[in-house]
Amino acid sequence: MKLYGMPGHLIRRLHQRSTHIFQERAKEVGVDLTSVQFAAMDALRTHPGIDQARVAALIAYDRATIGGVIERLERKGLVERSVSEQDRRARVVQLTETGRALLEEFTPTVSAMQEEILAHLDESERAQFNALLRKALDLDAEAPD
Amino acid sequence: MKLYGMPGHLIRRLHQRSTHIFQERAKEVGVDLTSVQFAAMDALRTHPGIDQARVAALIAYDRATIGGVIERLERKGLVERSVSEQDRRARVVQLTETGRALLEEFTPTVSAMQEEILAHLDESERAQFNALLRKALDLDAEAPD
DNA sequence: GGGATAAAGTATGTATACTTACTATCTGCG
DNA sequence: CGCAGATAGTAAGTATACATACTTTATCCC
Repeated sequence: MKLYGMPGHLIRRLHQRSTHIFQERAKEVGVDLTSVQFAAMDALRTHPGIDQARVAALIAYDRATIGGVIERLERKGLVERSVSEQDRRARVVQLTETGRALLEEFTPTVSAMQEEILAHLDESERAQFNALLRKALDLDAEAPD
Repeated sequence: MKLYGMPGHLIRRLHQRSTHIFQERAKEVGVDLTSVQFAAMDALRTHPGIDQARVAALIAYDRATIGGVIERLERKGLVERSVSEQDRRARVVQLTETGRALLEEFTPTVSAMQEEILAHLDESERAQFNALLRKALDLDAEAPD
């Protein structure tokens, strides 16, 4: 019995395929972003003015990792950080104009990618797979933020 | 539209859940192995005497990463490396007795884990999800090694 | 049989990921 | 009010991941 043919391992491989496609398409259109950086920026777009902890919660990261992600986005001039006035521990993160523009320009590419990741599935299977993914993660149960 | 609700992102989260469960269960039974290290060892069990490149191919890794994984397994005394006699570039990797014993002891735990990863799905859904995973990765098309 | 080419491995650099520990701050409660 | 516990962030350490470049060794082909 090959254990590397089991769900845990297959999920890893699909994740690998997913990030690989992201890097390739991003490079093609000349965008220097990882999928994680993109997810963080997208969370900032839909939730302006949140702090790092909330970004982490939205995209399911731990605090330590998100710190580095935001730091790299800041270095690229795509986001800005400032100490929250309500809570001096918290750092409020905001997209810069550059960041917003890049995000808007790049979003269609990322949308298109989603189909490519599951290219071996037909449309009905993709829908099914997505529904199962959401259910496996118990997403429809939690607050839709 | 929240892009972090799309397949690419959901796959990442499920992968995260998967590795998290692995770490937790491994710790519970006192086994110091990551899911990747386990996958490598399992590949070595089913394919004795292969070199690093073949391990990488079997579990879909790149050479650079597998080098580190094997190195850590070697440091723990679970595998041994030796220069191949057929090809002096290649390093043949083998499970040690300790490694084989640990693998055998730990395998049932890993098997049980697979269900837990998809705990929110019922049995029929899990089967369906698995089939879609395999299809998305085009696994049944390639040689089953 | 010797050079072009390819393959195995390592090294380096960057980017996740997560744990634990530490600092700074905030909040709740007596 | 005052402090115990919780929270935001950073730091340090380990382990993936992958690209690129470099070394060593095989192989292919003329």
